[in-house]
Amino acid sequence: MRKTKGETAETRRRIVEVAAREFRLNGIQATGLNDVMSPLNLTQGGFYRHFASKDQLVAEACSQAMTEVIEGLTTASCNSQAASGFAAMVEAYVSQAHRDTRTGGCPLAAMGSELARADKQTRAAAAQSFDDLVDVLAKHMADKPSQEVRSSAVFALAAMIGAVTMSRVVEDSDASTAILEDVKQHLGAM
Amino acid sequence: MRKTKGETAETRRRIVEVAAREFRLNGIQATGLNDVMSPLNLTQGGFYRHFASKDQLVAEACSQAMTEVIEGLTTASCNSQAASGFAAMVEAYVSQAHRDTRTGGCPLAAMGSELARADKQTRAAAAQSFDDLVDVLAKHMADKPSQEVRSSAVFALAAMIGAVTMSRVVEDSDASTAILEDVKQHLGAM
DNA sequence: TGTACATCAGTGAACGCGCGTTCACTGATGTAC
DNA sequence: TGTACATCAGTGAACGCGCGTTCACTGATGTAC
Repeated sequence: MRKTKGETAETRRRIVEVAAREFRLNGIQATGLNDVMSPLNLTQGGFYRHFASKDQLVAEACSQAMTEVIEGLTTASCNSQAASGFAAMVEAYVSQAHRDTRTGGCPLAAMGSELARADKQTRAAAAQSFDDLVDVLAKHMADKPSQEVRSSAVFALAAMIGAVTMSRVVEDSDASTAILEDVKQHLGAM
Repeated sequence: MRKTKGETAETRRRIVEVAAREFRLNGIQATGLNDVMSPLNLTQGGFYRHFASKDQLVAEACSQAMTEVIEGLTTASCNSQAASGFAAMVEAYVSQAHRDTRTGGCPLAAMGSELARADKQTRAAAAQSFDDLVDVLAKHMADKPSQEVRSSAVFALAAMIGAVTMSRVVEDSDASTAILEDVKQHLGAM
């Protein structure tokens, strides 16, 4: 039954991929290891050939998802005709598309309150990703003193995360979209 | 074993009180009915004399907690020497005290991403509370056209919720406090 | 006001279920000679 | 290059545990007469 090194690496990659999707869709606690392994036609037992614990998977899946979010925003800022790279990123993040993509998007918005209770490694990974995302936003903002830019980027990101999280809580479609529009509009003025 | 009407009502009130505390501390999923009943020296079975399901308790505990948050902010704005009621509320919400009070504080920040996956009733209750809090913030803002005030209040609240949530994710105490300070500073200028 | 009876708050055990993790086992892969 | 053996990816069952919910039962409260 042993697999080649390449197959093993690929399996591990896929486990992280499915986990990143399921954790964002249903939350960390509500996602069991079987929910991650069975879509890959694997059994729970095999999980521990790749990871020491579920916590380790959570940390990796969160990091991986954040990397993809940052890549996606960078791409969005290049392909957009928005006033600035920052404005393009805000538009991409604070969007109905992001809100409605429950299997994808930003882990900080999809599972922020669960991450606040996660173990040390996961919280460290999430904090690092938060910082990385702040840096990317700051780099694409109009020129200001660098200290001020970073502070503005932290503020903007807090509003962006809050907006997407709350737009997902609010049932009514109009009210939900209004939250996104209000936040987008105010951040556009930065 | 039957209790008087008054005792029954008091028990019910206490269940909601403990639930509101535990849900905010450990999250909704991670809190079992026994975690709510045993601090009151009650057994799980008795729970269903007061509520039809755990979901119903979640909705009530969330509403109750939000009502207290709104009361607390209103009180804070009266007792503060801040420039405006709005500024006082921002200071009270985006604070280290709020961040560190894990058994209390705002449910939207403490369990926002879990509320996005909660049942219809809970999400409706959370959405209503979000709206109520927006209204309270808007009422205490400096004069602007009423449409603009509400939009600003939605933006501010998104940033406030995002700030407290992220400050709880970030492990490092300085970085965590910096998030709160950055957001407080930017909202102060509104 | 007193009595008979229905109600129901709370108990404690049980229901079926899924969780994260462990483990003996299988058999193909990787490696040392 | 060929062979013998160690490694280890994956299986499937089991571990102990806690979950939300149900239920028969107890006995004090509430109510109808």
